[in-house]
Amino acid sequence: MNSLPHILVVDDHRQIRDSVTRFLERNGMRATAAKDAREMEEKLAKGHFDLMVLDVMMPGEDGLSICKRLSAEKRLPIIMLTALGQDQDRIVGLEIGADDYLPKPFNPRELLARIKAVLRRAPEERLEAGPLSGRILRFGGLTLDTDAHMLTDRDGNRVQLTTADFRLLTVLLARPRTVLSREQILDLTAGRAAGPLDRTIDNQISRLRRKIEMDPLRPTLITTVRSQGYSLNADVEVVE
Amino acid sequence: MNSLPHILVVDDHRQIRDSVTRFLERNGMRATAAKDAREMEEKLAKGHFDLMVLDVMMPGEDGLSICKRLSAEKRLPIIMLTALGQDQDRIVGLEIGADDYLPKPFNPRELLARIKAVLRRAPEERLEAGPLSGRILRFGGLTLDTDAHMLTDRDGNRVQLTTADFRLLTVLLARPRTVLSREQILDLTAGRAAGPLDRTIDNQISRLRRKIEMDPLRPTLITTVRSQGYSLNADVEVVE
DNA sequence: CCGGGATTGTAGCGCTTTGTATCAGCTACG
DNA sequence: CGTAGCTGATACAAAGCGCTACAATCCCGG
Repeated sequence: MNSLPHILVVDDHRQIRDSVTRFLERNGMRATAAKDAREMEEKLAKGHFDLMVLDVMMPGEDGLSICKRLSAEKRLPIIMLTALGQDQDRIVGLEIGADDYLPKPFNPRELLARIKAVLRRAPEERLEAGPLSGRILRFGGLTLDTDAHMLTDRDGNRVQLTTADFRLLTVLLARPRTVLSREQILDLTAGRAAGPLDRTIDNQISRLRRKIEMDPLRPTLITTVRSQGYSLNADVEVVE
Repeated sequence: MNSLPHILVVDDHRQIRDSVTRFLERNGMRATAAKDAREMEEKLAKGHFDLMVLDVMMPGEDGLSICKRLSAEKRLPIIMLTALGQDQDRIVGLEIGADDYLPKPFNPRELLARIKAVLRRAPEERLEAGPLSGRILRFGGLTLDTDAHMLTDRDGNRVQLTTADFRLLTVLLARPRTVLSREQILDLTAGRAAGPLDRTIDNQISRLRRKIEMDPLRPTLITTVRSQGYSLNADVEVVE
């Protein structure tokens, strides 16, 4: 994080929005407000945010729904606000993908402390789908043109990737040297959950290996971690 | 044998310790208990943990102090428990380096949800992403390519290691000339606790020796320390 | 709207890897 | 020497995974 952390505050109550953003700004953060889902999307599309504070009860698309949707695709930490102080609701908020939860009425200083806590454990910014697009990446001797979905191998041969190949590779490249479970990969590439006997990812990996491994029978780039998942074993360099 | 997240529960009340660990274990986690700071240090030194649940009010060194100390050096997510429900104390807990906070009395399900939320944010940094990854190591005349999981012996012969071989070897290489108990090794390689008649590690060692010892019948690299465990007898040099 | 090729999901076989049981040998210690 | 506790090795069964074949689906030009 080069500059101040940028927080997006989404709440339909003008007074809360304003007081929260002002409080955050007085305490070393940058804050932007949005009054509903539509405005939130607008701001999200325009700028970069490090964390979102989201009210559960809102007209239009409500907080829980937004949270579920966002935590599936984006990688933006979310803290939920709600008037419901019951355990049940708090649990739902967390299980749905929020990173933390704060019942109203809350002490602004506690919100600040929780924001800091979440930011502290937010992984350092990695290459994501966004920053990755339109770039040329080099890894393990191969070069990937993310615009053309085209791969160039060590000998300069060009390999055409299918969309599935490409998405899988992108997901792996965004998290080098990290073991990703099949469930995780399926979620990130296809956006769906795995069935009990789902071998889809095994298959995709197998197909991708045939295209990028020097010896597909003894893979080194994409290694299998038994009963855990797969991981990309290479350093990724952004060329352009 | 999925490697479950391992939680360390530190609380001086026996009843809370027991009920929490039991609850976590019934819900897909592995839990270990410690009754004070000393016992905590002991467990931390021996095994791998993904998260710690820490009581604030304890005799001896109290939770806040422990938390402050640990969050400075280690990178272990911490959730604090406390009987104080006041805002002030909650803030102190978070600002001091805890990743979350839960006032007693708490709903176990909420603790579980919060643990999951914190774990989701915490990138799993096990061996894969450890300091040894992406390196070439030399020890006792052998060379290990940690990317390819490939070993080259004195004569240049290449030996393919299975993932279990590799993880075991990595654990040993990270702590050369140190006696590791079977329990410790099992925790570090597979992330699980040993059963009473567990000979898994004996077996793994036996298999690994066949691949790396010059004379597997008279092992010199990996030596047995009777009724203690095993140790790697070589200097490890990072080549690249 | 249709047809054909490319791509992607599903099923299943068979190999490899790994955990458990068991036995036999070894060591320490009387 | 004899015994008890460890350890090493072998055998076996279960689980995980790679790969092939095939079915379903997508894509795109006509």
